[in-house]
Amino acid sequence: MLDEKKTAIIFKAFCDENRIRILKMLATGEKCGCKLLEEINVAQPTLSHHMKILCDSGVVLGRKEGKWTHYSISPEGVRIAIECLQNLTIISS
Amino acid sequence: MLDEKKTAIIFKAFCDENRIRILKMLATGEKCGCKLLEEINVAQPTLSHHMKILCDSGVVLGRKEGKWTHYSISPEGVRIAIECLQNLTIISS
DNA sequence: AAAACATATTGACATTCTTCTATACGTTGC
DNA sequence: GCAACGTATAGAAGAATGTCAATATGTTTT
Repeated sequence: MLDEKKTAIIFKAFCDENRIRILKMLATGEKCGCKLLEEINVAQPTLSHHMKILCDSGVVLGRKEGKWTHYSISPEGVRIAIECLQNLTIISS
Repeated sequence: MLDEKKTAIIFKAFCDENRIRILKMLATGEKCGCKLLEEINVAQPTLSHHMKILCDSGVVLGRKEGKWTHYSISPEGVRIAIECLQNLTIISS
C-alpha cells in the first residue's frame, strides 16, 4: 500500500475543476498542450502548471515531440489510482 | 457523469494526508470520533473539519448515537467514487 | 540568423485549505 | 439542575494552491 504522501499526490489530480476538465478532454484521446489550451479558459502558464500536477500524479503521460508535448491518460497510472482508492475504502480486517 | 464541481468534492477526500490516515482507520471498521482522535495527531476541531469533508464527499457516513458520532466507509459512496474515477480516465470516444 | 511558435519557469497576488484556540451545543449521569 | 463528556462552529493565523503577466527555453521555418 502506498504511503499517505504519495496517495495524496495521486488524488490531487482529481480535486481541481480545471484538471477534471482536462482529464475529460484527454479521455477522448491524446491531445497536445496547444489544443487543450484552446478548449480551456486559462492562461498558458496555468495550463502548464496543471499538466505538471497531472503528470506528477502518474495519471497523465507527456510525450515530447519537437516543439509539441502530447498528453494522454496513462492506463497504468489509472490502474494504480483505482487500486489505491480500493485499498483505502474497501473494508478489511 | 457528475459535473466538475461535484467530482472535485468527492476527490478532496483523498488529497490530504490526515484524511487518508482516517480512511485507513475506517477501513478496519466503524469508529467513533473520539476513537479516531486518539489515534491521530490533530486537535479535536481539526478532526471535526476533516470528518465534514469526508462526509461531504459521500465516501464516509456519520451515524449519531447519543453524544457519539460513529463514522464508517460508505460502500455506496465508494462505488460512486470508483465509477467517477473510471469515467474520467478510461479512454472512450 | 532571425522570426514564429509551443511550452516551461519566475515572481507576484488572491483564494482556498489546514490548523489552532475559544466557545457553543447536545447528551448523559449525578 | 449541573457537571462531564463528545462533537460542532466561529474566528484567526499560516501554509498551500491557482492564477496571471513577464520572460526564458527549445524547436521549426524562412
